[in-house]
Amino acid sequence: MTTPVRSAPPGRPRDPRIDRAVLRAAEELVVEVGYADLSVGAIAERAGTTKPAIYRRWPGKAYLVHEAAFPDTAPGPAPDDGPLADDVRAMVSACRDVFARPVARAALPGLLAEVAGDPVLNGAVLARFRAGTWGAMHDRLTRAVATGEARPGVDPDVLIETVGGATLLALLNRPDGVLDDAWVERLTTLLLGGLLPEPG
Amino acid sequence: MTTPVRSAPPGRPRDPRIDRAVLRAAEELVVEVGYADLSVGAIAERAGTTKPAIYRRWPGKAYLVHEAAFPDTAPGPAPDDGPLADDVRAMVSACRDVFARPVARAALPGLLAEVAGDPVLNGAVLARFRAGTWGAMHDRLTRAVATGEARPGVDPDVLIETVGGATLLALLNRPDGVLDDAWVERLTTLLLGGLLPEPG
Amino acid sequence: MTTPVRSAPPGRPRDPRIDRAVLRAAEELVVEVGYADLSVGAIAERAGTTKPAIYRRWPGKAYLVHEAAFPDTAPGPAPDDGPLADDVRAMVSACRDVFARPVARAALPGLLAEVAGDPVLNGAVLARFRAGTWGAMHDRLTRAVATGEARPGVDPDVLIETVGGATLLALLNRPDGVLDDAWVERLTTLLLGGLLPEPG
Amino acid sequence: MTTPVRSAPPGRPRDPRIDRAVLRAAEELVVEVGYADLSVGAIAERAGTTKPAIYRRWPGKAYLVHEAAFPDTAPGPAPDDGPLADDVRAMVSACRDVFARPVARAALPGLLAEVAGDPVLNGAVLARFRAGTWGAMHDRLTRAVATGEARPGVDPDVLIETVGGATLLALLNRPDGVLDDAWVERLTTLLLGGLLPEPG
DNA sequence: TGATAAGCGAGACGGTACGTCCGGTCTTGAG
DNA sequence: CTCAAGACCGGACGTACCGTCTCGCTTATCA
Repeated sequence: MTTPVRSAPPGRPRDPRIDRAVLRAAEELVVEVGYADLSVGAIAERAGTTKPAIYRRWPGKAYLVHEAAFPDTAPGPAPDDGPLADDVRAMVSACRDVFARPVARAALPGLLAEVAGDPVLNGAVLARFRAGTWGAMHDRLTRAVATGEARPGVDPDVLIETVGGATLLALLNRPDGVLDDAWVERLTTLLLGGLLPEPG
Repeated sequence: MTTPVRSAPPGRPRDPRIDRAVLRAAEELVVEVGYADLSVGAIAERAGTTKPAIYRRWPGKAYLVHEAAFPDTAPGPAPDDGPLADDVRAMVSACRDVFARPVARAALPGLLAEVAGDPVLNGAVLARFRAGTWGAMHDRLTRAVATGEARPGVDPDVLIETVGGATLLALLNRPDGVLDDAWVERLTTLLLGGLLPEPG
Repeated sequence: MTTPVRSAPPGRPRDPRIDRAVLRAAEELVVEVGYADLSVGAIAERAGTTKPAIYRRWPGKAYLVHEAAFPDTAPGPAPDDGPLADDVRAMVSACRDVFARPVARAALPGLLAEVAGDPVLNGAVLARFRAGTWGAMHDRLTRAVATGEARPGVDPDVLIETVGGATLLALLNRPDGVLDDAWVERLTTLLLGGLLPEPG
Repeated sequence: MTTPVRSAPPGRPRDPRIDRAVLRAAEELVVEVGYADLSVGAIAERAGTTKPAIYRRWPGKAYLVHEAAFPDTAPGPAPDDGPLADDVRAMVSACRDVFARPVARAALPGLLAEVAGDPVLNGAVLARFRAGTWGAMHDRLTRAVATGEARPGVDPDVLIETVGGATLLALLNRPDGVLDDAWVERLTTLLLGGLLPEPG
């Protein structure tokens, strides 16, 4: 009996070296020239291949860049234990680290623009983020609310959006793109304790 | 003593009807086709004028669209009195209202992408926002911190970035672009009281 | 020995329908609006294509129009036999016919202006004319001089320039552009008197 | 009683130095850059004045250039006596001299192109030429036909067109623009052979 | 082993949109 | 009514780039 394993598709298989070379070239180039001035032709040239070879693999610049800028990575240490405050601080810091990488700083704004108009791309990007730190954090927050470690009524999604959005805008506001630990501390404090002074 | 009279500049004055027609056309078209598929030529045609007339007035599509999508408006009622909680809720609501307008939803993602790579445009956009509700809110928060109405150590800029960023990402995450009052309430509560339950 | 086979050039081949549509559109439009008011964009629109498709085929308006106005044609019946007088008359008449066509009347003045400043175009236009009636006539005259049928010392090039130039100016001088057979007869008579050897 | 003499027009009179400076600038520039690349703005700048001052004086580039390239000149010695052969040779030579001047070589082709589409300009140019050598030659030829010095039936206009056209095309054919005396002799001989009545 | 099918480099194509040049006009303020 | 200064409007330009296509070849699976 033959195995139900999907057999190889007919025809010549793709050269995996091209995949790697293109992703690497895209990563380099988006940092050098920015998302808007990044052209598929230039990526092909840098990667030592041709435009059709790229378009066979990705539907367009956005799909390629989002994979190059946010490659599938190990989800990092699950922030599963310790006090909630430490976990939130770690989440803010991780988000800052991810968004502040040069390739992310270069790619994100343009990527967001394309995501807004392309539901398919939107789903791909969200899936990529959910598979990383955000997914783990969502679970952590949900549990925290259930156990009373966090104030009841807090929506994990709102918190995640808030952390991500604040980081994004903070980076856009600072031309040098530096978000130091003091900034992390300020945002964490605000999120944990709120704006109002504690009563009593 | 120099005369405060501003004499008319030399040369033929601009036709103000063109300014208005172009802004109006840009506003309509960005909603109809989206920022990426918006072309200066199409705006010119819709406005009944030509591309050079537009390039004389704005350096490029982004400068034009940011003015069309966020026109100079009356700064709104100064949120000067009342409890801080109400003022923050009003600020969140106002930010939601501004960003959720169809023209803003259509323009913002593309605009952010261009802002990230153009410091001049960045300054222009920030100035436009600071002249509106954000400026007033900044003052309000600064005073609140000084009087002890808000927790000491809170940075007004961080709060503003947080509100703006959270709104932005929330809109991007929801294809229908609907942010109801319950969402406003959830975000306001988080910002006012924080994530952690009150001690004691 | 090199293979005489001409392999297909690399890349996507041109769509020959575009060549035909553009030439046809140029021919029509130059008659309708004149050479000066003829724009490449208008030709492209009439032909149902775009400007780059035209610029890929011709370096500019002049090259396109000269091909549209004077397409490669069968070289006509060789004026090889018969009395020289008849052949000269036929040549004058043919020149009149070629230049008096509406498309030629519309295109020639502007074309001459550009030819004067562009040696490459100059060569292209001359080659086109030499491949037609003028080339055959040149040979005919050269032989006539050699056999004594024409006065010795006559320069075939001078005669051809003279016929062409006289026709050109005659057309420019007559707003209706009508050069009747009487005009052909007058010019032929003038030229023949000098061309034929004097009877003993 | 006031004199019926037309009094000076109201308002500030035109500055005649501007007329001269503009004509001179146009003459220089058309030689330097050619008719097609000649812009009214550049003429104004070179002349030390402005475009409106030029447009007040001439309806357009063509009118200005034709005056700059072919200024009103003394009609030259009337070719009234001497053998017809000498007069024709002088006419050919004079035509060559006029057309071969650098400014004429630069201006003529472009001028012809505009003349072809503008009856008013056409009349202006023709009048300018008729006032010069061509007018005198026309009279000379008419008399010659009447007295039998020239072959009966010769049309003076055809001869003039022939000389002008042959010269024009000869210049266009020669990139260096040199028409030497041998060329004059060849053309004259060709024309005279047909023009003179056959002896005996 | 040969047929089938897809990938590959090379490179040109069709077409959208760009940003600019310049011709001709208009306004202001002075003469 | 002219002048200088200068900006304005709009037609047309020639180009850059995107995404696709054609070609001749290579590399694999399947019959």
